[in-house]
Amino acid sequence: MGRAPCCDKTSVKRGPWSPEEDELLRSYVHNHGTGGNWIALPHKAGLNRCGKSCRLRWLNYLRPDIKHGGYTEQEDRIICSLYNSIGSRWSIIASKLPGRTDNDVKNYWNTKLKKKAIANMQQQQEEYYHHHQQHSSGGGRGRRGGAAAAVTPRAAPRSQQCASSMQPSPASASSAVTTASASDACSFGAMYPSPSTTTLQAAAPVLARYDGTAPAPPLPPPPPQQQQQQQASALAEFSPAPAPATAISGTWAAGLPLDDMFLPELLGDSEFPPGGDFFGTGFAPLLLQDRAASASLQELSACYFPNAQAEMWAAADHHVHVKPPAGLCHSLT
DNA sequence: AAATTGGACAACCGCATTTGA
DNA sequence: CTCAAATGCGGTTGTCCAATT
Repeated sequence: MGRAPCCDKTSVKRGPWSPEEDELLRSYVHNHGTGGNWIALPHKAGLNRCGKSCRLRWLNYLRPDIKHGGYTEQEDRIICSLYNSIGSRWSIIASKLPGRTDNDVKNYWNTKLKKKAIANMQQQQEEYYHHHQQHSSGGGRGRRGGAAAAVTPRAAPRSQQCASSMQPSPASASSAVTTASASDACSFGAMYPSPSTTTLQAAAPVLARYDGTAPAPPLPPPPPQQQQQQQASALAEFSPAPAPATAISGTWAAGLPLDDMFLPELLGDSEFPPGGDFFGTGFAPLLLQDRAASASLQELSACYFPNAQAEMWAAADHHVHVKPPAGLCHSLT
C-alpha cells in the first residue's frame, strides 16, 4: 500500500501554469504569505492546483528574488566544487548561490555544466598522460613506479572512469536522505574500487574527526607508532602539500577550518585557477600524483568531508534558510 | 519545407524527513 | 510515543523551440 496522494490528481489542473494562475498565486502570497500550509493555499487562492504544485511554482519561478540563466564563471566553479564535495545535494548547492533554486541548478548542471566539466577533465587527463609519459621513461622509483604502472593509459585513470570529478560523493550514497538511483551511471561503488582495508584503518581516526563522528578535542590517545606512520603516509598523500607533523597529532585534522580547505576556491581565491581546473585543489594535484593510496584517500575525503562542510555551513551561514542536512550530518553520528 | 534531433527548462513523481496532534 | 499529514528533496519526464539534416 502506497501512501495516499496529496491531492486528487484527477480534479486539479496539471501541466504548465498560465499567466493568470501565476498572478493569482503571486498576489495571494504577496497579500497573505504562504500561511505555512501549501495544501490549503490553492483553495484559498482560488487555484485549482495541487498544493505541491503551487509550492514548486512559487519557489522555482515566482519568487521575486529568482535569477534565471546567465550563470557566471564563479557560479560554475562553485557548483562544480560543491558537486565534487557533496554530490547532488542541489538544495545545499543552490543555497550557496543567491537567487538560484535547486531545480535551476540541477537543470543547469545536467544540461550544460556537466558536459563542460567532463570536457575539462578529459583535457586534464591528456595533460596527465603527457606528464606520465615524460616521467615514466626515467625508470621505476619504488612504490611510485609501481603505482604508475597500474595507471596506464589503457587502464584509464579513475578520473576518466567517471570523469572523476563528476562523481557524486559517496556521502550521497551513504546518506539516509538519498535515494540511490540505479540509473546513476556515476555510482560511486560501481566506478571506484573500495579503498583498501589498510587505508581505511589508517585514515579512519583522522577522517572521523572531520566528520564530527569523533570528538576533536580532547585528542585521541596517540596511536601506535606503526599506525601513526600509516596515518602520516595517508595524510601526506591526501594533502596536495606535505602534511605537517602536527597533522598526525590531530591538530591538522581537527583544527583546520573549512575555509582553509574549501572556501578560498569557493570565493574565487587566486589560488583557484580561474576558468581552468574546476575542482581546485581537489583533483588536479592528485592527477599528477600517481599514488594509488592518494586515490583511496581522496575517496575517503569525498565521503567524509561533506558532513563537516555541511555542518559548518549550517553553523556559519546565517543568511541561508537551509537547515543542516540532517541525513547528511546525522546519519553517521 | 518538412522531419528529426537535441538543448533547455518547467513540472511532476515518489520517497524521506519533519512536524504536530 | 505513535501516526498521519505536511513539507522538502532529488530524480525523472514532458514540452517547447531552435538547429540541423
